[in-house]
Amino acid sequence: MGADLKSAKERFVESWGQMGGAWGINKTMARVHALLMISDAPLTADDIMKELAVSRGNASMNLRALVDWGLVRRASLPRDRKEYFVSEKDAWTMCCRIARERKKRELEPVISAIDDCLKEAGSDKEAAAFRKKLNELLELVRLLDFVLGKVGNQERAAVLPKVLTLLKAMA
Amino acid sequence: MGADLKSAKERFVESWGQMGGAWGINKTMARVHALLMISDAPLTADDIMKELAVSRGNASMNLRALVDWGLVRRASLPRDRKEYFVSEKDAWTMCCRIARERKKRELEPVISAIDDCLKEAGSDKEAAAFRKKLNELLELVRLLDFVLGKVGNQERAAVLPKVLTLLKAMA
DNA sequence: TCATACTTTCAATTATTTCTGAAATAAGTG
DNA sequence: CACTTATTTCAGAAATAATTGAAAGTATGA
Repeated sequence: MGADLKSAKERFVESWGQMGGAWGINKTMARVHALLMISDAPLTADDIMKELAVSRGNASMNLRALVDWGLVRRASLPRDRKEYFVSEKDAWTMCCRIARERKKRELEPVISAIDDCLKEAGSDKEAAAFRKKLNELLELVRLLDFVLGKVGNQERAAVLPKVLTLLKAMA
Repeated sequence: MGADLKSAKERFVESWGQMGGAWGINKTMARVHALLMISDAPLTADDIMKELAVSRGNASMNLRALVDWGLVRRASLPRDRKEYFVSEKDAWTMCCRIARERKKRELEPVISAIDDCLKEAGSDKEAAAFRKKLNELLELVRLLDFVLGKVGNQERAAVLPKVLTLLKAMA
């Protein structure tokens, strides 16, 4: 591989890791994801360990997490007992998977929590302002939840036109 | 304040902190924000220190960060040399500020990074697949950037109706 | 102006998260 | 089944991030 290409790939992997970190995702997990995305062929855990200089355990755990997120899948080649990993190929599908997981992991729990707070706060006059604010936030979080739910269920081809329509209306 | 109301507020503050953490935001920063959101009156650094059991320095730094994000503003009362802090009141405006900041801090740098990678990768046949994948990701990140840009520029009243209308169309 | 009440900063500390490596487990092979 | 090779797990180590507290910096009202 040309030196420039190699270095460009490394740069991309690092940037993707950086971004992951900013959004609350393990940096190594994001780097593994990046590596798989730009790899033409399936990779083994050893390939990843070597490429990113991480331990076997680390590679294993992050690969599992990526599989749990639906961003990577396992693949085994016949007549080879090694396990291979392949990234979801399509960027839009990836985006949908991420939306689905974040909705489930991070929005739904907040919605429940706010609901519980509303219940616990009671209906005293004293709590009125608090309830009002909570309801306002709930509306917002629910809308986000709804949006991510929609995105999470879309198929690749369906997303782009709809998003663009939406943007036009907002312009 | 009734015991239930107090405990409901505490629960909310903790949940909000939790959520912040999941999205890559300092947990204490999110708790301070939550506290200010549900507080009727402006609070001083001392109020926050006491309420959340954090040090003066910690309170100061996280308050500054919230001000930088445009989620909180400083307010001073005449004949009182203390500084007070008030949360942005409107949840939608808050949402817009967050969109704006995250776009600036976390999407724009990734766009530049991918651009740089494309430049560095060169135009060899060997790099074709890499360029293709990068362009696909770039399209996606740019769209997200565009969406956040739109949201970040909206004013309160304008956002909700438009988003809701379009969501119905997507149903 | 200046004493003082308040705020910010930052080196040191503490807490949390992430990572490693080796042991345990599983899976494929002959 | 016994053996080999691949994978997972997890306790401890390392790295990173958050927090403290005290010194330095500011601004206000008398």
